[in-house]
Amino acid sequence: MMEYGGINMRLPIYLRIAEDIKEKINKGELKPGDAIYSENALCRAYKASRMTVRRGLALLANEGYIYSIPGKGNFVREPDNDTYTLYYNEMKNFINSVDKTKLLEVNIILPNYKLINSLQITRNRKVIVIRRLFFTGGEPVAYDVKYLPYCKGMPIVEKEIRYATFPEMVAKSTSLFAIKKELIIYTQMPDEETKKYLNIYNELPLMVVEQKLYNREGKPIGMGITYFRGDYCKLYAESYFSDSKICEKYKNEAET
Amino acid sequence: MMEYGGINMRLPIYLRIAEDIKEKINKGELKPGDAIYSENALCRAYKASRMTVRRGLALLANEGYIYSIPGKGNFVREPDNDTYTLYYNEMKNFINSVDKTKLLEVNIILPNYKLINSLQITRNRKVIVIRRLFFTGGEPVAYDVKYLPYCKGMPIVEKEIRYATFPEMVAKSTSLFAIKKELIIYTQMPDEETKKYLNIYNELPLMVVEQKLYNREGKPIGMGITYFRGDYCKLYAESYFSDSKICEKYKNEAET
DNA sequence: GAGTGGTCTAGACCACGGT
DNA sequence: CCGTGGTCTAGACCACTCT
Repeated sequence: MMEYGGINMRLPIYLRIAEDIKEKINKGELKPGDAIYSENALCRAYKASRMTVRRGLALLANEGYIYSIPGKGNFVREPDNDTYTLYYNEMKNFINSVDKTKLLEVNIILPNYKLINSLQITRNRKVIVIRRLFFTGGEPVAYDVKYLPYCKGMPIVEKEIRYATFPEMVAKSTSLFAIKKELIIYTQMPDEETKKYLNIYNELPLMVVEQKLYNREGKPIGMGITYFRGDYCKLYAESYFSDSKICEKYKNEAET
Repeated sequence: MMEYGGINMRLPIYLRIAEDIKEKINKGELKPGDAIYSENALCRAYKASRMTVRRGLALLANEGYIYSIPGKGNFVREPDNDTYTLYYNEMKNFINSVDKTKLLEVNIILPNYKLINSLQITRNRKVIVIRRLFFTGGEPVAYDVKYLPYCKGMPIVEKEIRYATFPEMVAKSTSLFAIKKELIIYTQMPDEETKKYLNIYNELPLMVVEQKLYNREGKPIGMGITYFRGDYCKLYAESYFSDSKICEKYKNEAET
């Protein structure tokens, strides 16, 4: 029984082109650096217009499979092995969700030297400090500190702060789309204060996540550190397959 | 001095359309859930053909700014706040690069119960074990164990293994494009054996990274655990801006 | 039925690369 | 020079939604 007329029949031409080439790359028939058939050649091969062919190639380019050099052709790209998609939310990780928080402090302070540097502000610019404890099932699981350069309309109302993640805190003053975020993740032993907050009596390490937020112009608009009890924090990341989601719709149709 | 005729003049129409809408979203003029002008309306507004307008919208869709519902329109998407791009390479992290490795063991074994489960193999399928130490400036910084279901052509030659990262190890049997990778990141205290390997005499936690590799069909083709000395491992992640790289070319031209 | 997005065509002109 | 990719047009037909 031939596959012909099965899945690929009702697949739009541009997807068919993209899938065919992708398969050749995945199978190793096309290797990094190799040239793809020219767009005109693909037009003839698939009896398609050039716009349709280019749409298929654009898909592959977006997914990182190929790149193009004007005047020369399309080529298979070297795969990026070191890039993953990490899912991080200070309230919710791979093994744990925060169900209660406790506000330790909300304050407006003048920044110390480290903060001035880190937030790139002047020494008389006021800063909001928010210190919280996160709980799961009654147990403290993380100690969290955030610093935000004070602007009018900033959240200093307790209700607004309690369950807000960092991006949510700044959402009132900037569109979330316009925010650039950075994470630095490391581990260390807790100091005495943190041990007390997190009920740590034995040798238990911390997972530390530093988060920095920048606006569209690259100016820092907030920084925070979350100290997780090591036994309550697992992070999950995966290599991204931006691809093939589009095709599922058609595959499902074909299966029925 | 007006900006008119500056940057945007030589910008391709589809990019101009995309940038204009993106700016409206970033400024908050368009909020998540809001409808964009219809494609035909944009055609009239920009005196452009529909294919050109759709190309601009496709850009925004790829960058996660908008989505479309056939028969209804294009809408601003809710931004994804919990997704980051993580850069991970067992030999090279934010603060440290491995400059020497030591092979502790290369062996072919029969899997124990945990491996059978984790690699989804039968009990008589042989498995390659590779145990290594990573060094920086003469100091041991990580203890690394990998398991690969044995296939013909697998790397059991010492030279091939010494400096290979996990993806590189399986690259001979599968195209790197076709590999799906998963990471689980957590922290724990070292056991006695690991302490010895990593020269740990005081209270120093480990950063542990479990890595699993899958082929295109979802079958596991390898798993590994890397135990980093906590003081030699920082991971870095950032929110992705898939956007605006395309525009830089034009911006640079405009500046000169 | 009018409007929307999804797919596709058959041309066009341009800048660029290699001969 | 010819072939390549990059941009763009002015149409077309379809499936869908809403009224």
